[in-house]
Amino acid sequence: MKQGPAASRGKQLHTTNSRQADAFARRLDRFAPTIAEKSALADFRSARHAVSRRKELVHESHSAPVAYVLHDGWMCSYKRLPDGGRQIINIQLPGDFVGLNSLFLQTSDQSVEALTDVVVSEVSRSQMISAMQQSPRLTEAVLWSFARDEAIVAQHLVNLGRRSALGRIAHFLLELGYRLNEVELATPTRYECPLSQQLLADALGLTSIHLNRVLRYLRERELLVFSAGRVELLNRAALIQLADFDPSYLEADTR
Amino acid sequence: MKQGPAASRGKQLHTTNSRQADAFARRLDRFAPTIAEKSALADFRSARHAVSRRKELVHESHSAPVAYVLHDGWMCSYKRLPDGGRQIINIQLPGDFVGLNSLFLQTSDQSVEALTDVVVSEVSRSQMISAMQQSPRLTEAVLWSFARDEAIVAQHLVNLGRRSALGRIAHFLLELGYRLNEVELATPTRYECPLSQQLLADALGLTSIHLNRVLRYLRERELLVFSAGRVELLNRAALIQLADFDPSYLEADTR
DNA sequence: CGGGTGCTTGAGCTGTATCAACGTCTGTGG
DNA sequence: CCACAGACGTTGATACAGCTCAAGCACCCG
Repeated sequence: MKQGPAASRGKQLHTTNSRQADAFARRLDRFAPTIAEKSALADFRSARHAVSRRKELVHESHSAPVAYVLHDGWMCSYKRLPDGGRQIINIQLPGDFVGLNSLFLQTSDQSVEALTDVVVSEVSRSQMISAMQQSPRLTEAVLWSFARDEAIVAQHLVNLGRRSALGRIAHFLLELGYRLNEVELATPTRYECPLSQQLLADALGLTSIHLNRVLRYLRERELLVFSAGRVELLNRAALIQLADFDPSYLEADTR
Repeated sequence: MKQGPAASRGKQLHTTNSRQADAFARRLDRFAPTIAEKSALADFRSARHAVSRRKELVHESHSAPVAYVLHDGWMCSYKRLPDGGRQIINIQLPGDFVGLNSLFLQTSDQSVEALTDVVVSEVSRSQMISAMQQSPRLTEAVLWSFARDEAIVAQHLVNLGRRSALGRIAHFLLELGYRLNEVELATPTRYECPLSQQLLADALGLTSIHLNRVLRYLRERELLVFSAGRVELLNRAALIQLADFDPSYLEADTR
């Protein structure tokens, strides 16, 4: 079977149109109806710069109190282990904050890496705090981001602790699809996915070898295809059941 | 070998002296030096009430936008799976917030249960937000709590994804000891631990049977003893190496 | 005294890891 | 334009950590 041109994946996502470039704005604007609030958010969007694929933005245990807004491309946060392995904690997609934690912990205990070429803007702790002083709604918006990040990580914890490789993979890929759909980068059955099998394995606590076998199984049963930098959900209903997927943990409470 | 009287463990911790009862205050006071700030925090401490062991405080998917400050006793948050199993996300100790997330997500997607008899006070979303409006330092204090919670969960994720049962257990019990020591409920080599083996197993993504065997191994090597509601770290240095334990992810950045 | 809860141990099985080899595509430099 | 190096993906053989099923024990509480 043909495999995707891995080295070119970064570029696929980098050629983004303006619709996607404001994922962050669209996501948080509903929390910020007034002019003043909008301008505070605009600060978060200024000073964009590009970072190229493979670059480490925050190095583990090198205390760097800075976070980012990710405008375009994919990133991930992870921890390395003494035996050389690594565990990916979370994948960040356009519109997400990156490294919010590291603003408040002594050591930003996670590393962050660009998985594709990427566009980000920096956010400092003081920017963050002063935006929150300005309006309760912005406070809510930021707390929601924190809560959602934790909910995602908690869900991954359940995946690793209590689900088989099969269920994990299905759950993870459904979650990615759902999150990409929120920022209009996915259809219900398909999305571009620049992750290598090794990377997916690092996220799911598996060997890339075993991951490969389970992906084959999923393909043969015509449940999903992960190939050529693209994910196709052939039988969404069956996958959802297999993975026990319920996206409500991703949604904000907007009361 | 003798096992601890499980049913009486709840009471052990409940007979708490006043020193421990202000774990929350001591922990957050350093963020709140002024009178006004202290009084805002005092709100979080008022209206205490007791909850007895085994009681579920927040039920999964039953949207209850309320969080708690845990003053005394142990709690845990977890998710149930369709096959009846469960995964514990985090253990809450005196001084911790409980269910901060559920204030901002549509469904409090986790359940929360009292592991011992417990004393808590409720915190509403509006209380939270208005305290944060009042002072940047309180904002920092709350954000730090969020960040720390996520750091703990991320660390557990690494445990489940990439460490052997042995390493996981050692890491988890060292972390508990460290956190208890922060609120003066542990000495460097010993602490009271009301968790059953089944519960520990649910936290670590293991079977209680396998957990039991590894605990025996740890006991036979004279590394640690988990028994009779108490944990004794017999050879802390060896455990730290075994678990690759580095507590810096638990510490606040107080710049 | 009887039943529940938690702990312990054994025997056998299975999901996932490890080790090893090979294929395929991409980008690079002669 | 070809040769090569380097990622990434695929497959097979084998080993082992951790699971399942099953049984029994110790203690507590009603």
